[in-house]
Amino acid sequence: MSTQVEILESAIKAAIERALIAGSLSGQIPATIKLERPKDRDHGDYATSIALQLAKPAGKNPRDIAQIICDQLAGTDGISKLDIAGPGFINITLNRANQAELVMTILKATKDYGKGNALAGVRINLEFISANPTGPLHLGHTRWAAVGDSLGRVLSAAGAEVTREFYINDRGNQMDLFGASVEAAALGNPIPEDGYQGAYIADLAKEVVAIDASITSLPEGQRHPAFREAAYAVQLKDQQRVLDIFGTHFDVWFSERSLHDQGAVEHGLEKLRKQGHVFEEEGAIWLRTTDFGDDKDRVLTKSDGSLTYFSSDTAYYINKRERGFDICIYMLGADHHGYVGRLKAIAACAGDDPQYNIDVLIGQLVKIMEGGEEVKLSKRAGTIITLEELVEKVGVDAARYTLIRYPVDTPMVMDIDILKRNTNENPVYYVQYAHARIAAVLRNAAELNIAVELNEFDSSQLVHDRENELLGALAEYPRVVQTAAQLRQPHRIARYLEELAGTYHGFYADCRVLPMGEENPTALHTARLLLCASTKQVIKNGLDLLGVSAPERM
RNA sequence: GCGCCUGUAGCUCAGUCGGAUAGAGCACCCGCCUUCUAAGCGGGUUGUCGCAGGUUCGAUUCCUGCCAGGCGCGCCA
Repeated sequence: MSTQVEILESAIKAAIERALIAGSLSGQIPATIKLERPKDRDHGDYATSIALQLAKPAGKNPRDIAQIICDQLAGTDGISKLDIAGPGFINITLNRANQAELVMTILKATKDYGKGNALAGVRINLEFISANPTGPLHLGHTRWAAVGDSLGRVLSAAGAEVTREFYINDRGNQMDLFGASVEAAALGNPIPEDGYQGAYIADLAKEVVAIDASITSLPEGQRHPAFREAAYAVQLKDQQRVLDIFGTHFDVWFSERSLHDQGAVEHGLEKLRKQGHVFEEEGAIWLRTTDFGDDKDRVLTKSDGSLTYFSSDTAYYINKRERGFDICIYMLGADHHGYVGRLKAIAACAGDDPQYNIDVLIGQLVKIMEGGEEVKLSKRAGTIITLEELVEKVGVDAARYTLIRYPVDTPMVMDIDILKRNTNENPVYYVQYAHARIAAVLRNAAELNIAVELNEFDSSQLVHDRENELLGALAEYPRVVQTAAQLRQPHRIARYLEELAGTYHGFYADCRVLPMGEENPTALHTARLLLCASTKQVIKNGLDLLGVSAPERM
């Protein structure tokens, strides 16, 4: 189904084409027509600067070109007025009854309104969080837990086939250190110097012993790996439990070990060799990532024969591609931004297009404020804030919404005190309130036995400026979803919802929806109720993309 | 030294492919509940878009240099 904007765009293209054929215009039909919603309502429902862009190649005055286009566009179904303004902007005013048909479109599509096919058929592997299973998820993981999950929903809405994947770093000596720390805690020994110091280690130790008390009496050689594996299992389960509470779900939990067990590392190395980017030097095996813009070459196999973490990365990437994913998205913290170059180089070394097949998103760090002070995060001092604690303090909705509301490339500050408040400083409530408010109106309508039937909808009733404004905002939604998917920016959904909620509140203040007192219900009441219902649907759809609830009452 | 990100109102921040008078919330002031949720609405006040050049009909947006802040540059994982 075409959106209003798409219809307008093709109408303008057709108008330009007619002008070209008629000879009144020279040049080519532009690939896209940029249509924007003017800030100033006097500038119509949509505006385009296409005439300004065509002026130069055509060698004509932009206003003249605008006039030529308008002449061709005049009489197009649904357009009620065309104006040429300023240097050559074309301001388009739409027929109001036509616009009101959108209510039908939304209420028929329900949860599918906003979905598109911009990424149809594209298989995407979305990897995020990927924490070590050596401790609880903390603030550094929360941003991606929210944004990554939301991005997955947004990409799906744009038609992509998305697999969310959590890569478990369960290999390497940090696992041994972790096991040794838990073991020491269980046996009442001091934690090793370079071990894990957090208070959670003692809790893990208790849990491990509670599961199987005999573990402490194993001979030393068996005890060590037994503690490591038992603690790993408990900690991983805990991470999964917390993510479940947070509403973040993964399709695949991918263990780094399994990569090695299935020989994927050797396989990856073989593939890279065939591509001709592997070489040996000083007894080590290297990947010549500098061929593709990395600042230095990377070691795959150390001179002592052991594998680097980088070798797992290459094997993992190749494994993902062989599982059939077209695009591998990585979501990393700012402290890993140095990895972008080498990850892109891996793709290039494997013979892929680093511009398309791999997409590395970098999220800046989250600062946290409480009691007017920045909470410094230190593992040693034990002042890490876990995802679970954050949720306990402010709730899932407020936490998720706040984390998603900002683009990830800006550092953000979370003020716990503000998030606890049920005020407008907390925009999630502003949006949710609009939803609950509509729900109340619809409940009242049901009590009054007023028809909220689609076939009773009379689009010609909705002519008020506020109604028109609301319809315009609702029409924008599919475009917002598509842009958010293409730019990998779910925050656009949140910002849009705030605008939509504001537009609704304005409508609500000026347009009475239900009959007053003894007044009989009219076609206008029905039309407005259906407009309310469609707004409610769009808010719900948008909040779903954020993983935030849409309450019926507040 | 090299690289990535950031710099927009008093505060927290929006602002795809360059477009009309640069926006929102908070804070501050003034109005609005005798009928649908006031967690709301309306009005007022607030700017060298870090600085300097360049590209052009037009730059907060693109390019170059500089300044400031954050982060990173292992045969660690």
